[in-house]
Amino acid sequence: MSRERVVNLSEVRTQCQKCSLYQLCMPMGLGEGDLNKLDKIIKRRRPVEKGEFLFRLGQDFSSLYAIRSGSLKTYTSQSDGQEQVIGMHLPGELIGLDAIGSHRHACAAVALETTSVCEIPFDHLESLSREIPGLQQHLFRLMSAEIQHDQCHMTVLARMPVENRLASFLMSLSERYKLRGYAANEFNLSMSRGDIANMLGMAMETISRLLGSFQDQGLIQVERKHIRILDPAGLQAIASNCRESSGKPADNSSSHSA
Amino acid sequence: MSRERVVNLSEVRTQCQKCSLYQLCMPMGLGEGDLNKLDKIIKRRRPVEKGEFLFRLGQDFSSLYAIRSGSLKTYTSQSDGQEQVIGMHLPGELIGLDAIGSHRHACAAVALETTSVCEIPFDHLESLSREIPGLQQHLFRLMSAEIQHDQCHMTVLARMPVENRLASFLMSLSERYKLRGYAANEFNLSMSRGDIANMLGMAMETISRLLGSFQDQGLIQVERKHIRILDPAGLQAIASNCRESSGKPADNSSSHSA
DNA sequence: CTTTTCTTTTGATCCAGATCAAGACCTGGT
DNA sequence: ACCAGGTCTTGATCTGGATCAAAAGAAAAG
Repeated sequence: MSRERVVNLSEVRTQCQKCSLYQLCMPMGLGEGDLNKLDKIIKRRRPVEKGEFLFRLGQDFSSLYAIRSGSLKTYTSQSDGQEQVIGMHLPGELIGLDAIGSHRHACAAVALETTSVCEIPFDHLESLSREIPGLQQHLFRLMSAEIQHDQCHMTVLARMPVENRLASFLMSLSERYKLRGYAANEFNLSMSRGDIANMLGMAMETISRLLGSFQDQGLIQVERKHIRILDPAGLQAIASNCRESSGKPADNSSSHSA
Repeated sequence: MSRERVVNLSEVRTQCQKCSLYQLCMPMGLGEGDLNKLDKIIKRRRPVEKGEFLFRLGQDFSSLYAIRSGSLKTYTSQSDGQEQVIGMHLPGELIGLDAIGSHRHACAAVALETTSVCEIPFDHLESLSREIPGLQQHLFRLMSAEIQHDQCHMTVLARMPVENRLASFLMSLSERYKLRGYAANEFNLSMSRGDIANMLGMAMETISRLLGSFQDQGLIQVERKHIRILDPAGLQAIASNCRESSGKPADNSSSHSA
């Protein structure tokens, strides 16, 4: 039972209960009381402007960040100064998970547009998740999902020709947008061609050519940053990578002939 | 390094308290009581023979596995039937983390040699980690480290020429062996050339040529599966990737060898 | 032991995609 | 509006590594 809803200020302050994304960022069945506890440890901060850092490489880790709106990219810098884009992050996603172990951010996070985030101090979250079993479970699942996603990306980078990589990226974006209630087949790329190319391990020119080629094949329609997917099945066929959420049934596994 | 295959029953019943690896697999400061609780939920099972599956792709997830001795590779299969090697796993490492979220293994794990593991039922581990704060914290860190490691591998695959990838792989192996008390500069590859190539996103022939070339440059000495690193600093210079290790500066154990 | 089979090495060729180059297009600043 | 400094597209060339091919070792089987 909630005893009080202290909304004393003119409340720009969105609460978890009212956030349309909490289903994504903390979707386990938390009671109202638990949600309140969570809400109390979360810090809201002014939006991060385009090009601004949410955190930098090497910075001490203290909080995870849940993206409320906008988008960010994360990237590392190599010894030669080259930057390597690790990922692009949409509303409802949690970033910073990679820094828990080392207490230091292994990548930098930069806003691709004006972006608002919830800052979640990790030590508080950790102790809270001891009190709330569902929260602990959810964190394990989120981290596991991140591992699975990264392994999928590794596979894409290791084995696939460029055409497949781009198709795979587009379909993944489409799925993620859909999941959070946006149109699945029409969206804006917030990353530049250069960043996309970097992330997919190819040259910007190649991205450009492929987008043109996909358009010629009637798979998509491109206009600057705006993408419309005309033939999702066709694109998916090209992507044909590890379906991240696939549930292939397992046969009975006792075939261990010694 | 002598390979011991002595597996008798008393050894199979080794307890966490007596396990030389628990520092790696569960290194937080657990009291004796806590260690006992952990010990109680762990199942020991007969060793997995070379080529046998520990778990298969798509199989229902129920347990994590801590590797006690031996080694395994994990891999996924793509829609075209191609297998993609995800990683090679050494004693002291925990595998299966990627399946927590989906409750289904997204990769298969095969023993590369006779391998013994501790099976840790995850639901028990989860509830135990609610009781033991240090255990919860440790699990978060392990998962985070896995994420960081995977991101590092993504970077290697996306940006590096083959020479760097292989050097990076060898140095990473060296570090991991060192961490668990084996010789850092002399070890056996338990994976075939083909598997290594697959994992690093290149052709087996290229691995073969590069090993030869590294040997010609005096960086390593290769004899079949046995590798001896002669010039760690030189190899590291070629690898020059994201330093995975938390705070440790690279050691220059070999003072000077020309 | 010999034969078969699998793994690795070595050599020769080829091509996907990088790089180089140059022009077109946006976007923001004055 | 104009100009300057990005970002994107398009075309021409080049090359790192894949692929193809075949022999040489190891290991396993008879």
